[in-house]
Amino acid sequence: MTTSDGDAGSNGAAPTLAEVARLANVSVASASRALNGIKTQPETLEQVLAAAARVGYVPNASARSLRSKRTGQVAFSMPDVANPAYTSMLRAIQGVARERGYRLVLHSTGADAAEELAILRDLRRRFVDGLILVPINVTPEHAEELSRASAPVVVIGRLPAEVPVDVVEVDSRRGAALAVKHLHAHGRRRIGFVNGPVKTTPGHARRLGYLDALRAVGLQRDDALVETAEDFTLDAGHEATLRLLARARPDALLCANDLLALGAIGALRSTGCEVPADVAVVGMDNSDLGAIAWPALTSVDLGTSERARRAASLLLDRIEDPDRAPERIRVAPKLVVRASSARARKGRRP
Amino acid sequence: MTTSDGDAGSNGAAPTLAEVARLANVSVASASRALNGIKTQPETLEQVLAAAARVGYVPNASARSLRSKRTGQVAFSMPDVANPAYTSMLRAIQGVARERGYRLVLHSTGADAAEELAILRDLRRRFVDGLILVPINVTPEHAEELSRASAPVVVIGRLPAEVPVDVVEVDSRRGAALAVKHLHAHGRRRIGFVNGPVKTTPGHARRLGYLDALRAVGLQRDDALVETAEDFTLDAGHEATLRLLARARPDALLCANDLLALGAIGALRSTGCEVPADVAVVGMDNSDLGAIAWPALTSVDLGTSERARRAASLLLDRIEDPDRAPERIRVAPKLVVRASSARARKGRRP
DNA sequence: CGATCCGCTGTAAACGTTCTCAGTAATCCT
DNA sequence: AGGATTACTGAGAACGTTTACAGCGGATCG
Repeated sequence: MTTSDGDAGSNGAAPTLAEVARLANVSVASASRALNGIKTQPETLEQVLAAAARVGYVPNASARSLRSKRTGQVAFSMPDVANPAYTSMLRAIQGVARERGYRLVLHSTGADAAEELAILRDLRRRFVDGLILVPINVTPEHAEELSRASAPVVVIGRLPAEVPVDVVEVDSRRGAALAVKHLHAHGRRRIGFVNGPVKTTPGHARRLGYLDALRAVGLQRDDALVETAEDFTLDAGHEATLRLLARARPDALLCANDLLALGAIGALRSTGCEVPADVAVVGMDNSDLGAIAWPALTSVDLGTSERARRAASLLLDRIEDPDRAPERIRVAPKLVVRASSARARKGRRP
Repeated sequence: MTTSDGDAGSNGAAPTLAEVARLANVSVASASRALNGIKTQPETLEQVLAAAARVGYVPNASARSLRSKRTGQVAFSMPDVANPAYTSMLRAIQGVARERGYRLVLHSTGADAAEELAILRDLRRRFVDGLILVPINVTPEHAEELSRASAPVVVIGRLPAEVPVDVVEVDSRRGAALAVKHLHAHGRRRIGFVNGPVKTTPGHARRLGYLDALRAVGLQRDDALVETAEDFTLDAGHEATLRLLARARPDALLCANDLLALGAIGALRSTGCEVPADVAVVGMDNSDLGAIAWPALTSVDLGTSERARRAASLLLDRIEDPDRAPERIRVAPKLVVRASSARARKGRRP
């Protein structure tokens, strides 16, 4: 009895509102109203509900969105599913979306700017009520397309001030600086930097933060200590670190990313360096990986989940009230110290 | 000129097919045909295309699916976004879907059976053309609901033979056995087992595999060496391992999951055990984490990405041809040996 | 007691496509 | 040359909802 389809079985097709109405001896309009919780006489309400239950009526999503112009779906577009930072975002967004009754459509752009633009344009198909976008870098074309997007968009990342779009951002420049200062305070003096591509927004910002901090603590900038990886992945971090080690002897490494940092730790180990005894390592993102790694990874917490959660709320709020002024939320970075950046081996300062 | 909206601007509303038709001096029917690549006289084709480009026409997804009964969306439902095994699946599925022109809707059930059922029922709303489901365990209700699902479903996991649904499965029972035999061959004799909940399909199967192998290699079963974690997460693995260590002294641990394994390594370390010198550890899933961990984690490769990829292909094939007989694809497990299961310390066999 | 309002209901018009069907002109075959 | 076939087109009916509008009893008010 529990999962019975009632007597709909006679007809293979999915039951429609018209059938429910006929069975309940009311008009489709009344049936619709009853099912949507619009004031109805108790008696008819009951009949409609009974009829609907009897045939196992389920409203058709396409028809509903065509008419009501709302799909109940939001999209999340990110560069790479494999990056745990984005997975955390995904998780947070999925949570908020589900809680507020929206479905989540996922796009992975593979860090391709053209793909991002395509997704923005695709909003015009209206299969989604809004979009959360994590762009890898923002071209003028992005800005242009964002300003005229045909559905609400929230960007997680940096955006020129004149683009009238909700933004949730974090000062990762300052975050990178925090890390360098921490390393300096713990006695490290040859602090290297394994960055991701400088053309990306995070790569650019973190490089600036690294330089800021060197200046602030009075260390000489040495480009031999800086290397950029192909992308923000584990393997790229490994490769980049090997290149760096081939020409320089850092006593600490800031990595633009936890994945890069883990790659770096692997590379250090393979060349016989101990972490943190010989070389301290700090990552960024404070992803779950940090706790898994050995030694546990010191990392800059960029409030990944929080940003995602707030972006999602912002988007849903805007969908429900499109006339609000664009907001710009800023989250503060903070350093999470773990074992990988402990003080250097005593008395060993070659 | 490149990103011009043409002269649609006068009217705020999105341009509709009717407008394109009017501009091209043809009927909506012809316009539709022209845009959908159905044979049209070159002259009208050109006019329609020009008109469409001029107003920046984009077809409305809801209207299209309402009429054509196809949404171009598929759903992927998994227990937990945070588990890297599922993330790999997500990645693979996203790839296939995108390649074949489908969008991906994501559901995370939080390992809640009721939620899974709700998703199956929700198929009747028809906002999606098909579903890939990774159930945490299959109740009779699942089977019932699966048999009568109103859109194609592919299950990744185990399913009773009589349910007429495509399945992609892996023999994780044999996989677990492989691991135990490997440990035995390397001289381990007190092989413990950190399992996930036994009520889940994987938990059940892996337990059987563990017992199979003990019997096969002639080891005495000792329930003090077996502990089950609350769920398949890192923390649960940590806790469970601590419980196990409090009452037994294994020289090896099979973990039902890479996350559990990493949790176990942490727990071992915190109690002063070295891996693999004192205790060997083997995980299952062969997720990316294995390479990150230290020592690198020996793990049973359950073909995660491959299963997902094949499930996705299967689903799309079925959507495009619903009358094919249900398929049952089986992927073979294989052991990937890394450092965490190297031979025990010489001469130390207390 | 007639006018006004209130609460509910049914009719019918959207929403923007796709696709069947019939119609028309041009081409083919015998 | 006449009928059959072909190649394209337009009118209009779906698809399954939501919702503006009008109708219609019954209650309320002066």
